[in-house]
Amino acid sequence: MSFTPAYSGLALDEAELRAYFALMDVAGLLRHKVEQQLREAADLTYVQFKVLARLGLDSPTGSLRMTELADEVVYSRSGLTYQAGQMEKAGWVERSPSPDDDRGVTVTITEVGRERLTRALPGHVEVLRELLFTTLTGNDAGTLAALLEPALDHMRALPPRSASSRRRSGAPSSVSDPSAGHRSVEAPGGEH
Amino acid sequence: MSFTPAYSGLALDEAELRAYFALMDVAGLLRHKVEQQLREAADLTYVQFKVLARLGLDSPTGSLRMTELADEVVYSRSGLTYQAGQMEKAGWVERSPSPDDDRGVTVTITEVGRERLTRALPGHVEVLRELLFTTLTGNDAGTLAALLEPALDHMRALPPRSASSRRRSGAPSSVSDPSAGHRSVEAPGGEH
DNA sequence: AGCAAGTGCTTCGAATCTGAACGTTCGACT
DNA sequence: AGTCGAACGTTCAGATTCGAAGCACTTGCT
Repeated sequence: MSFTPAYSGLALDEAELRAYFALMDVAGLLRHKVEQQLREAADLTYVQFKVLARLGLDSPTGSLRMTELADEVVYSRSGLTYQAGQMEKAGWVERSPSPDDDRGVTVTITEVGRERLTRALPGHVEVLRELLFTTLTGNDAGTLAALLEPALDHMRALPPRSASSRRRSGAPSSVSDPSAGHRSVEAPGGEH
Repeated sequence: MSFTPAYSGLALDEAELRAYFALMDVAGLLRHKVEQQLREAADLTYVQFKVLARLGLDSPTGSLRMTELADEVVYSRSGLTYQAGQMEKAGWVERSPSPDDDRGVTVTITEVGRERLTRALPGHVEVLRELLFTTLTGNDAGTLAALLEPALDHMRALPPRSASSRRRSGAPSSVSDPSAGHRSVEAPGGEH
């Protein structure tokens, strides 16, 4: 797969191509395997697991807003609405109007949900060990995280795409900021 | 997200967790963005693009068998059948019985398909540059590929999803061995 | 040859996911 | 107050996905 179709200026070099494909394929395969394990162990979807994990392991209160969840789980809003419905029906979460913002909906994990999460966790970790971390020894995992996290921040900070124009093509290079949180890259120009 | 639910022996360390999440999230976000670009540029799905790319860029003859495609595209067989149908209907590929094996079906890219691929490629590369490779400088891409490709090979080489037992008979788990240390997860048995 | 097991692909039913359109609510600015 | 644009979730229709079951062919064994 060469990706060099006479657009020489744009072409990716060999290492980049391999990194791209390896990244996508590893993630795809891993997700597939993880999904099998989750289904057998606790009848959970990957998405459902991730929602439960965010609520049950990350949040002290065990609750988050829909939008926060959707952003973290990397999903469409409507998809999360669907899953929240399913999970509420199953009794794993509850939905209630957000206290401060009447538009918002707060999702909270239930005891049943926590039990479900606990049931799935050990096997999940085991799959990761066997599939992903068997070949990542020493500090490889740390290196991997160090490479990918800036990319993740960069992607999350980008303009919402809906804008028809790509403004200044200057180098956004904000690589110098390590564990940066979400720097809200607002469009500084006062267009509109 | 700590993943340390009183199953101490199984827990992943911090770096591993971060690597896992970064990997999955980067891949998910990237795929999402790529899919947007592909749709706008050439009305293609990520899967369709990948099929066309494999056929048009990798294969000298422009054709592959269904199973080969399914394995490379990381897809279920039935899913590929569906997509092959869609793409044939659109005139991007053709299906014909394989010459040597009457069970097999050979998929071949058409001129129309090549044109479609060519239309999508430049923007695709551009998205990758902007999103993924902006933060991967120097030989980062090479490092990333070097980390992920062994993992990919490892996953692909694993037992093909035999339902019943996960591991051989005998000791059910080397993971629960407390004295086994954390690191140095050796693959049991000679892995070529 | 004959037969059992395996492979390659498709069909089928059901679940899941997505973007677009919608109805509300919030915020800023008149 | 009144208005406009943005943000939050939901609904809707349609497309995509998967696993299980099924059919046709191949391979291996006797």
